[in-house]
Amino acid sequence: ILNKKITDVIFIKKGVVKEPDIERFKKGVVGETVKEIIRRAKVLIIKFSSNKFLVIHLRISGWLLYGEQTEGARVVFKFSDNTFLNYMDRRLLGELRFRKDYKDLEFIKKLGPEPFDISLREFKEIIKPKKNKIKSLLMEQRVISGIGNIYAQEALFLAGICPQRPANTLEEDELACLYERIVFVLKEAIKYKGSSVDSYRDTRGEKGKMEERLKVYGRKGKPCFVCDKPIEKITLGGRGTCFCPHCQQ
DNA sequence: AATGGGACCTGCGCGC
DNA sequence: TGCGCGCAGGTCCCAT
Repeated sequence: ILNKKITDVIFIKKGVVKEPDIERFKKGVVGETVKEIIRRAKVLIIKFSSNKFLVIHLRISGWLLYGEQTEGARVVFKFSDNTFLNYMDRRLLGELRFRKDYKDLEFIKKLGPEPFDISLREFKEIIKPKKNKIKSLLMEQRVISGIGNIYAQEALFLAGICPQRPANTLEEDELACLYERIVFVLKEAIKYKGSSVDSYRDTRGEKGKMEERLKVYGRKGKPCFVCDKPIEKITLGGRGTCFCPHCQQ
């Protein structure tokens, strides 16, 4: 969609537009040309040639589909070449915003660093002093950003660390291993275009291939790939958490 | 301060 | 077949 000009916006569900009101959102976005695509943690940001921004948070069930106007879309952006960007969102938890800047958004300002942007030393400085359960901590966007429920579980499995361990009980070598596995699993997930656990699709409507590569997520009761013992599922901070009690200490 | 629960929403799969 | 329930990728807010 780079360099394409938006000529219309169709709202099927108005609730996903959080800012400003529908009228001004439409007035603002129509006529804009896409200049740059930015990502910050889990937030997608479209920069226009006016230097204003469309800020998209897909939350749990959102995705973007490019091509024809599609049935089921919640909001549709039409471009001057008669192509469409469909904002899909099954559970309607995602958010669209049109604004002058994105860096001044509260939830952006509060984001901690991304794993890609910090060294092992910095990672240790962030994690070591905390008493939170390590898995919950990894998902804490103010502490470290961009890790969600799937990849927190995956990274901990790969590092052989129990999700319930208080962060301050991790040894030096465990922290080093965890840091490396987080970066690895996120890069893998990007490479394989995500885990289409349910409805997620890429912009061409393709399922992500990372799902096939997941080692613990969604594998409750199935044999661990390493030790063959059954994967267990617990709840941590209200979120389902799969792990291997034998391999993850 | 850390943790748990509920809220926001829709829709799927399961057991009865 | 149909219904109720639990559960789902995220994040915020409130109570304890």
